[in-house]
Amino acid sequence: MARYNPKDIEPKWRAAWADADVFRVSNDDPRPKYYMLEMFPYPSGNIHMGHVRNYAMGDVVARFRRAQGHAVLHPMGWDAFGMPAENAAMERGVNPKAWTYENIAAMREQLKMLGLSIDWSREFATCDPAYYGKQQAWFLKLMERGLVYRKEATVNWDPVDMTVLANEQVIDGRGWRSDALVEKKKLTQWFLRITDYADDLIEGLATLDRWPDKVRTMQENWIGRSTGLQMTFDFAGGAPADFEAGLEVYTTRPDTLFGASFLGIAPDHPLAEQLSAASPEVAAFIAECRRGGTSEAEIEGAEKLGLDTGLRVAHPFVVGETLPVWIANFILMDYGTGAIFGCPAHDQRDLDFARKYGLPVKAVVLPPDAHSATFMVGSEAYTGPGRIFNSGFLDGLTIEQAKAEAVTRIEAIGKGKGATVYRLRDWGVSRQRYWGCPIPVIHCKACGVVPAPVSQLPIELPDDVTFDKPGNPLLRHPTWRFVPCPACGQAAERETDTLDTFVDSSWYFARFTNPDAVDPIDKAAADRWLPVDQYIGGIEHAVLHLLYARFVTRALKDEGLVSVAEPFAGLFTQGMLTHETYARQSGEWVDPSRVVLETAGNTRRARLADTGEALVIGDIEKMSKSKKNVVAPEEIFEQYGVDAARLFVLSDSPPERDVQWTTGGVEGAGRFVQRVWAEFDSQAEAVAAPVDEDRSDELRRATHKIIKAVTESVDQFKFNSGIARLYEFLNLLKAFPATDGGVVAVRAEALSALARLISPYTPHLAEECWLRMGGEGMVVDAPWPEFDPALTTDSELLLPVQVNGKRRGEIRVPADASELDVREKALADETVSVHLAGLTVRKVIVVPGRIVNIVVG
RNA sequence: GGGGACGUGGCGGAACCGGUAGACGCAGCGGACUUAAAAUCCGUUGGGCUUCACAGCCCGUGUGGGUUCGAUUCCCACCGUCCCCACCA
Repeated sequence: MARYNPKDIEPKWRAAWADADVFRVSNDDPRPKYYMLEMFPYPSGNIHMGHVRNYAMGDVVARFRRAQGHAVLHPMGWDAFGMPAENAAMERGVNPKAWTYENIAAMREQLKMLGLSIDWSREFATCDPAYYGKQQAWFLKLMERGLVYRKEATVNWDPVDMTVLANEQVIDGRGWRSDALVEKKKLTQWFLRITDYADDLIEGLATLDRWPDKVRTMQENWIGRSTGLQMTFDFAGGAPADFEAGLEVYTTRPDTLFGASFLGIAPDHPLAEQLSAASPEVAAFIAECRRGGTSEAEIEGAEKLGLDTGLRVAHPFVVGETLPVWIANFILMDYGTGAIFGCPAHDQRDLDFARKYGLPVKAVVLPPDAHSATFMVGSEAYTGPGRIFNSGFLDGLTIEQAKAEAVTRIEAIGKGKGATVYRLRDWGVSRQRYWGCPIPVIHCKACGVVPAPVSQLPIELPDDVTFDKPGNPLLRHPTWRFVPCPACGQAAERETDTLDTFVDSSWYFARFTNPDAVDPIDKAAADRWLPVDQYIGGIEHAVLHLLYARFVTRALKDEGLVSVAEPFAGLFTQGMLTHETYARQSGEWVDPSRVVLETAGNTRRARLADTGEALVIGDIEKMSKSKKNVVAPEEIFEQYGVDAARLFVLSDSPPERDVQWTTGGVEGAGRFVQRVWAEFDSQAEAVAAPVDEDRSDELRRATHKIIKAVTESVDQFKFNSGIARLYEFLNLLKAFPATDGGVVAVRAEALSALARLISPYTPHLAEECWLRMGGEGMVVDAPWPEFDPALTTDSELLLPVQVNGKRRGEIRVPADASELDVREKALADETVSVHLAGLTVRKVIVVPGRIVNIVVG
C-alpha cells in the first residue's frame, strides 16, 4: 500500500484537466445553464487563505452542478484598476500597468494551483483597453440617456489618496482604503443618477429570495426611503433676498405641525450662508459647527448648538403665530431640504435643543393612557402612539390619520405636498487618479462637454507617466490631454478624471458571457447566461459593489443591452478566515510559523520555536499582515496538499461564518485524504473471502443515505455538515472491509459513489481514486450519483421510549411496524415497565419512525 | 438612538417540520506497533452520583418564566456578544 502523495498527484490531474480543456464551456451548449461566479480578485500579487475559501466554495457548487448535467459558466478575471498600482509607482518607481500585469501573472499561477473548474478562456482584466473601451461605450450611451451629469458639489475628499470618494466609501468619516479623515471640498464632478432607480432598487429586493435577508435589509436602509411632507413657511415681516417664496422644510411628522416651536436650518444651508456674509456672528457660528467630527463617539457626545437668526416665519394654520428661525448644528444639508420644523415634544433632538435654548415645548400627541389636562413632556420626547390634541382640525385623529389630513390641508392651501425622500445620493464616479478608466469626454471652450466619438474608443491611458509629484499624472502629461474638439475641430482638452473602480466591477459578470464581443455586451450571450445563478463574496460589499451592480444592470437593461434587471439571482456571503494571534512580551506580533504550541491537559502555551521564549496567546482575529496571523497558502499546499487545504476551510465552520485556521484542523483534513485513498487502495488489492453473513443491505442503505445527505448539503450551502457525513461514511466503510466476500459488489458501488461525492471538495484525490477503482474516463466527467429514496431508510428502527417525556429505554421494531405493534412493544419493554409500576397509563403517543412517549399519572 | 444576527462540552461545531442533545473534527486520556520517537491503528472523553459488575439515576443547550405528552428548537422578559446604520427631520 502506497501513501498518497499530493505533491505528485495533484499537478498531474490539473494538467490532465487542462489538456482535455474540460472546463471550457460553449455559449451553444444545449444543457441547462448554470452561472457560478465568485467576486473577482484585486491582483495584489498574492492569494491568501480568504481567496482559497471563497474560490473553493464556488468550485464545489460549480463542480456539483456540472456533474448534475448543467452547462456551467465559471469564469475568472481581475479587478485591476485602483490605488495600489499607483502607490507602488510612487514608492518604487514602477509602471502601474507593468506592475499590475506582473501581479496578474503571478496570481493566475497561484489560483490555478487550487484546481478550480474555471473556464480560463474567458479571462480578462478591467485594465485591458479591450474591456474598459467597452465600458466607455456604454458610459456614453448612459450619458445620452441623461443618466450621467456633471455638477459642482461638496464632495468627500481623501487627502491621502488625493481623490474624491462616494458616500458609500466613507466609513466613520474616513476613507475606506486610506483610513484618512475625509475633508469636504467643492469640485465639479461626474455623477450617475442612481437615485432615479431608488424605488426600483428597493422594489427589486423583494424578488431576491436567494439573497441573505441581512444584505437586503442593509440595502433598503442605505437607500433609506421615507415619506412625508415638503412644505413652505412664509416669512413674517421681511423675507431675506432669494427667499421671498419662503423657507422649505421636510418632515415625516406632519401630524405634529401644531406642536412646532421653531424652524431649524443646516449651517451650510444657502440662507445661513447668505446671513453669514452680513454677520460676523453667524459666520463664526457656522465655522464652529464645521469643526465637529463624524465618529460614533463624537456624534454621541456632541452638544446641540444653535443660533437665533432673528428671522421669523408664520404658522400656516394659526393666525398670528410666528416661529423663530434658528441655525442648528444637528441639521444636515444633504437630507431633505436642509431645514426642519422643530416639534420638541415628540422628537428627542428637538427637545434637547428646545430645553437648552428655552424654546416652548407643546405636546400634541396624547398617549392612550394619558389625560390631556395632566400630560407633560419632561426630558424625554414622546414618540409612541396616541391621539392628536391641542391641534385645531387635527384633534382626535390618530397619528396616521393626522399625517394624511395635514398633507391634504397643506396641499389645499398650496403650501406644499406629500413627498418621498431618499437617503441615497447620486453616485459620484469621478476620481482624480491615473490608474482607472478614462471618462471619454472632451472639454471644448466653444462647444462645452463633447462626448468622444465612438470610433475613437477605447480612449487609452498613456503609458509614459510620472509619479514624482502628487496629484493626477494625466493632468501634467505633455500631450495626452490635448486633442481637437470632435464637434468643431478647435483645440480642446480631454477629461482627466477617471472612473471609480466600482464602475469597472458593476458589469464584468455580463462581459464574461462573451468577452470578445464587439458590443459592450453580446445580448444573445447575456440572455443565455444571466442572471448569475450563484454569486459568492464578502459581506463588505453589501452596499457598495452589490448596489452599484444592481443599478448599472437596470440602466443597461433600459438601454437594451441586457434583459435582466437583477444581475445576481442567488447571493452567498462567506465568512472570513481568522487565526489565533501570538505576541512577545514586548507586544511585537509573531508569525505563526515561528510558534510552537504546547498542550498540558486543557491549557495551552506558545513558545518561539528558535529561542523558546514564552509568548502571549492573543485573540482570534481576521488574518491580517499587521497582526502577522497569516498563513501562506503555498506553504500549506506544499505541506498538506491543495485538497486538504480546500477541505479544511470548508469543513470546520458553516460557510457564512468565520472559520479559524488551525494546524490541527488542516492535519485532520490531510488524514482524511490519506484514509480515503487507503480505502480505494485496499479494495483493489484485497482478496475477498467467503463469509457466512450477507451484510450487503446495510452498506447499500448507508451508501444511498450518504448520497442523499451530501447532495442536500451542497444544495443548501451546508458544506461543513456534508463533509462531516463523508467522514462518518468513511468510518462506516471500515466495518465492511474489502476482504469480506459478502459485500464486495456493494462496496464497489459505495466507492464509486464516494469518489464522485468527494470530487467537488477534493477533486485531485477523487480523480486518483476513480482511476484506482477503474472508473470510466475522469471523475470530472462522471455524472453525480443518484439515490433510491427507498434505500435511504433503515429496515429496522431503534425507537426511544419516553415516560412522561423522559427517555427510559428503547425498542427495536421493523420500519413498517403498525402503531399498535409499536405501542404494545413499548409498554411491554422491561426497562420501561419499571417506570410504569403502580401508575395508570393515560396516553401513549407514537410518532412513527421517531419516538414513543407514555404519559402516566 | 434605530435595525439585524447570535449564545450548545476544553475548542470549532451537529441536531430534518417541536421528538434519543453533543454527530463529525480538533485537543485530551489510555492502549497497540516501535529499541525509541514520529506516523499509523484501536479504545475512551459533558458534569455529578449509585454499583464488584451488568446497568441505572440526577443535572445539563446564557438567565427566569410560559405553551406542550415532549422545547437547543415556539412565545414573553432579562443578561451578554457581534455586525450594520446613524443628530436622516
